[in-house]
Amino acid sequence: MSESSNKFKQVISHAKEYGFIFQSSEIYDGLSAVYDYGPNGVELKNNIKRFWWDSMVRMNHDIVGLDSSILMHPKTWKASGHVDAFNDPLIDNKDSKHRYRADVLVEDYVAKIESKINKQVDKAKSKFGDSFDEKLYRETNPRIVENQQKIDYALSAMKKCLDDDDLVSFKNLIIELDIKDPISGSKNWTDIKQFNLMFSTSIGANSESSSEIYLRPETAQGIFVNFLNVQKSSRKKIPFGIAQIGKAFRNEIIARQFIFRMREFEQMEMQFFVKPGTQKEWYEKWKEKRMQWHKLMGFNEKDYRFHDHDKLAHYADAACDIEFKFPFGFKELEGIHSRTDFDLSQHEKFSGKKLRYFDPESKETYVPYVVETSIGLDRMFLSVLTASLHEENLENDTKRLVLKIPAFLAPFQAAVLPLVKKDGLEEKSNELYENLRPFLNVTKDEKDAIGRRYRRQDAIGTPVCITIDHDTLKDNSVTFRLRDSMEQYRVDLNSVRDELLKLTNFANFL
RNA sequence: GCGGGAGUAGCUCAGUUGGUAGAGCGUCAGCCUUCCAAGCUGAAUGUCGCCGGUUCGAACCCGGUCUCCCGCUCCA
Repeated sequence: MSESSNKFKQVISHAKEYGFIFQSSEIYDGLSAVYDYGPNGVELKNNIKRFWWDSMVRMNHDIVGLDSSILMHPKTWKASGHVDAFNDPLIDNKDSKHRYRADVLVEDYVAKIESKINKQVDKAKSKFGDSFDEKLYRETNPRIVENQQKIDYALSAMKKCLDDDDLVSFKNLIIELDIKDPISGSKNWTDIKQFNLMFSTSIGANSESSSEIYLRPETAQGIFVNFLNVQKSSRKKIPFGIAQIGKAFRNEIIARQFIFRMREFEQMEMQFFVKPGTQKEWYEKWKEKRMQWHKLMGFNEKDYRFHDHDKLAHYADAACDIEFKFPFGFKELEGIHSRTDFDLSQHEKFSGKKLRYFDPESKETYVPYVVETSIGLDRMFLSVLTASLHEENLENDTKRLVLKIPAFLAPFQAAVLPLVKKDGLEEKSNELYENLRPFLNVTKDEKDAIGRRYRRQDAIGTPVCITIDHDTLKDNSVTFRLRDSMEQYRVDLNSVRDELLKLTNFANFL
């Protein structure tokens, strides 16, 4: 068992034991790749959301918020390309146990024949020199004609299968074309299955009149279809952004690695609308800004890196990921994409409505370009948990499990603890607790020895413990005990709140 | 989806050739009153993942199934 895999297991069991994450429907054996957030988990998750929202919306005058619905008009997903792109015909080879996209197998078959033709053409070209008529050669050479016919047949037959949704004929085509598994060379194929990555449901109680709709596979489209509503009502001028936090759903074929890839997940994303031609500049700007944001949390900077995409999605002219070093390797945490005007143009096409902006400076009307930053909230949560969890060996030969979560993200900002449960210390402690509650998320604990209580708070990441002792009754001062350093110092009771805000308010970290 | 591993208390795990379940930690109640978890007393907690089969008898053997981890695969 590797060290990182142990670390991952430790994170998972810590998350359960201390009420951060539970498997969904656990008493029914759970539901695959769906998880629930427990009492401490929901606090941390809400704090992450607030941290993101405040840094994006509150602290940027040119970004406004939106909360669009999960259910959207079915045409949305035709326009966005999801209906086509999220439907893959998949086939397994029974001998090699490998799975392929059936359409890719046919495309590879076609590419192979094409390269054969091209080789032959190149050969002839070098043989005949300048007098060579490539077009004529291609049209008359019997071997090339035959191969070209094969290609045309394969592509048109596949298109018909896909258009008709006829997976049986599709499989027969693969057998007819004599396509072999590139690894094993085997022709022992399973039936083709259609995998739809989008969850569907229906609107209307009457099943006859109901129409099929999808749970959104991404939140972005809710922003695009509302572009003009938001722009006009908020009177924003380009460049400006729209931010949104919300759930999205993907029926992943395999969804694993704890909360890294879930079927129901939450995204925090911002679409920044810019003048065409300026997208590159904004893309670079957001790339840097977003990386800076991650570094605000104070974790190891080496655990973050950019991964620029070589292969771009059809809508993008630039794209990169911010990757985090999870226990199972560097993986995508956030994506920054320059989406061009693809989405808005598509929605113009499908809706028949203009989605344009009149630029008062240049007096031009245009479809804005979009730079997107999109972060997986659950992944972010996992990265915080992973980076925070430490097992320390103390001098007195004991171990300490501590979650070094940034103070502004911790489930509780402070715990109020009476040193002992008598002599009025508990009452004094409760008094402070009640005074702090309206301003900060604080907890209290009076059970067991003080050291044990410190460790309990360490395990859930509480950055400050405030201890009320006998001196408190005499001189009105308390002990601040810090989670990370275990350092202690006295603070006057009257300045406890200010002192706590200084230590835990996220504004102090910007 | 394939292959490998696993599933026993909240957590980590033990459980002999099949004879109706244990430990440590944690939790709870009380004592003690002590600034970094292991002081004392007591208590609760399990259809041994689930279903079926074999057997007089199954945590243990067999079959199925669910879930999790790893690898492959996939990944807007």
